[in-house]
Amino acid sequence: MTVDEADCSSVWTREQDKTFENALATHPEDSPDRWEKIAADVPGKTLEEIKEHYELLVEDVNQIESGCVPLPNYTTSSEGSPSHAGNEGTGKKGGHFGHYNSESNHGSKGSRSDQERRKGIAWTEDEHRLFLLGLDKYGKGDWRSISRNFVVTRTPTQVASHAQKYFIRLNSMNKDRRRSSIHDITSVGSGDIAAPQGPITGQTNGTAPGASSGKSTKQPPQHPTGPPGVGMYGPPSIGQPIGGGPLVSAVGTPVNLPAPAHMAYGIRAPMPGTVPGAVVPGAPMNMGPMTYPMPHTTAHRLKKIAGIRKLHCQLKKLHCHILTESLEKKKCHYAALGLCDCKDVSTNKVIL
DNA sequence: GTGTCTTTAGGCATCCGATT
DNA sequence: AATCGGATGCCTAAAGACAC
Repeated sequence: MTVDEADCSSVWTREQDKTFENALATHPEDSPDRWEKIAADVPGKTLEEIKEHYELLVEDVNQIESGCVPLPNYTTSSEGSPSHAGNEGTGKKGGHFGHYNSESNHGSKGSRSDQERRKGIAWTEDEHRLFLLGLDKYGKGDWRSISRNFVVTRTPTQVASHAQKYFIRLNSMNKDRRRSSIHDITSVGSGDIAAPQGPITGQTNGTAPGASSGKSTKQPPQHPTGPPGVGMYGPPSIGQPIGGGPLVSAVGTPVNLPAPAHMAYGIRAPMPGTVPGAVVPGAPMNMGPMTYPMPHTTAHRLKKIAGIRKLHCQLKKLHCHILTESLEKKKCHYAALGLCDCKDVSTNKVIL
């Protein structure tokens, strides 16, 4: 991020952006003294800077919403963008909606035919943390809600699959030989792991420097007796509705994030890191109902239409992600598109 | 009863650690 | 350094649940 290298207090670090996004979601628009609260949450930033930053963000969003900025062609080969906005696969029944993942070559082994099964996109640490949050809130089994409100970058199927392996992993904690895994993260707390950001499964990153390299992988699991609350298939605390009280992590580590409201793809609780966080409150979503032609009513036709609708849904989600990207990321995107000057990026001013 | 959606079980590709 | 076996992670198909 070039922004980090720039000078002066107006420069927003990634950390500050994350905090800013968190604060935006924490303090809704109608909250009194909203900007004061947000400014208080973001260290090193004044009230004016907060407001200005927000306006810039809204500007960006407006530009995107108005269609001035084409959707980026995020390629997952870029390890620097683990948010991989293009990962919104349908995950359903053979991926009828085509090549949603087809460009995720995952690097080197490109000799396979097109017919090979998609290799998928590794879960990022942040996604996994969001998953844990969702698991804590909605309990085991409500993958749909977890997907919708927490791990919005994954479909319920993907969440369920991830959970499946996660619990299996948890259940096998007594085994000696285990590689480090994203499933070792059993808490959303920050001190849990020291793994780098981004995909840490090692599948897409290859030799991830932190999580999966070296002999440190032999370290014992963090919860030898099983994490409280996240037992295999049905400990009491998971799977039961959790009240409106403060979130408690699945393994007892307090969660510092606010519980996201039940908003389909609206304002969500953000998550620090690469997974896009809060949708900017107040930003025009411009996602009105789409109309779908329905010329025929044969089953096949309807199926197809349903598929298109779903695809639109996925696109909306994807769009949401773009909206929620941190300012930096957006600017990078703009820069990649040749829509703005990198120098201007460093000043947080996007020139379109 | 039919169609759609969700969840689960299994398969396959890849990666890692141990061994030679 | 090369090889092998096991572990991991994602995807897909099938079964179950639900809505119309």
